[in-house]
Amino acid sequence: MNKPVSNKQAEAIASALLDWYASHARTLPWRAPPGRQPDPYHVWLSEIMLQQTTVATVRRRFDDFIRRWPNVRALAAAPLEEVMAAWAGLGYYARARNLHKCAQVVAGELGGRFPDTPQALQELPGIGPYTAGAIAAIAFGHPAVAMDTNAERVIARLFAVEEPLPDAKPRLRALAEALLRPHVPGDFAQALMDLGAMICTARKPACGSCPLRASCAAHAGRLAEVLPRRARKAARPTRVGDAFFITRVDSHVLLRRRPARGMLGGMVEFPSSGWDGQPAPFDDDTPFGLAFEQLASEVRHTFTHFHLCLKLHHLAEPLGERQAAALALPRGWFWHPVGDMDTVGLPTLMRKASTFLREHAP
DNA sequence: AATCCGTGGTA
DNA sequence: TTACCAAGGAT
Repeated sequence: MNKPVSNKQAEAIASALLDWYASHARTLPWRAPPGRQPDPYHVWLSEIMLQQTTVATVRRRFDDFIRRWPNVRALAAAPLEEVMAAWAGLGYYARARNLHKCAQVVAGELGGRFPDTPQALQELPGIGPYTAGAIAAIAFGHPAVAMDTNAERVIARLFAVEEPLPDAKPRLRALAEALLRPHVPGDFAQALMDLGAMICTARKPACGSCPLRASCAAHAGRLAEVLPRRARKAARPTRVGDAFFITRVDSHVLLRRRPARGMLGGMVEFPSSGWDGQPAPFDDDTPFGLAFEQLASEVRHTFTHFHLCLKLHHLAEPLGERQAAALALPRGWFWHPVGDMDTVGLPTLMRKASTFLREHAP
């Protein structure tokens, strides 16, 4: 059990944190210059992208979205398929579907303006407790904490919270709320993130450079390296599946869009079996009854909760145009130029597979 | 409440 | 190679 935070202690910690932030804040594309309010659309888009995704990755992709869709109305007006393609490679594709849905709600029902309270924000698709707090605090100056893994790590160490995550979440949030300075909630939220990203890192924290080390219980107890504790994660099994390159003599390949829900939901793929290693539709009856040859190379890819070994198959002879036209393509299947695979917006697993297509395409 | 959902970097 | 980790949310 942790002692409650005194006002004096909270003030000392918060002021040290905010002082440090004033001179060490990271400059990021979605942040406003000092003294200016950021665009809520930029804050929202960046926060969705940053969910479980590194700043380095989002840095490379954020500007593309802003250039292409400069405001929430533009994004709402875009076809979902284009948004999914633009999101390709970022992972957690439900984020892209919810991003588009959220844009439509904001642009439509809300007149193009984002709500400014955590409660209202959390009603929107893809916005949970963290993101709601972050947008409310950063974009609107609403007194809310943004409890991401950075904030949780910093707070857990500061107060030497031994309870493992995720059970400790409510306790950590309460401690953060006790430190929150209501006059600068946006700075407070971003200061915790920047400290967690640059000083109070998950591995090898730089306690010697930390503005909070005088107040840090973990530092005093030499516990910084081992906190926060986490429940152990389950081991990842390996699954197998099959993917098929169905090519046409004029250098087109057959692709299809996956169902909206589930793994890689809504994304484009090469026609594939299921991935459970069980006899799938294509294992005993290949697509359209065509004869395939298996490639020597396999694609290995790791998802959140399993490894996948994808076996690749190709036609010995590409289909003639007349043959191809005779195929009854199910809904969502389409021919695509082999030379244009980069613009389809393939998820990474299929992008890896596509590198082997070149060797077997006409 | 426990599980599902991507990807890239790092030790 | 494996395991862990990163500005989490939905069901």
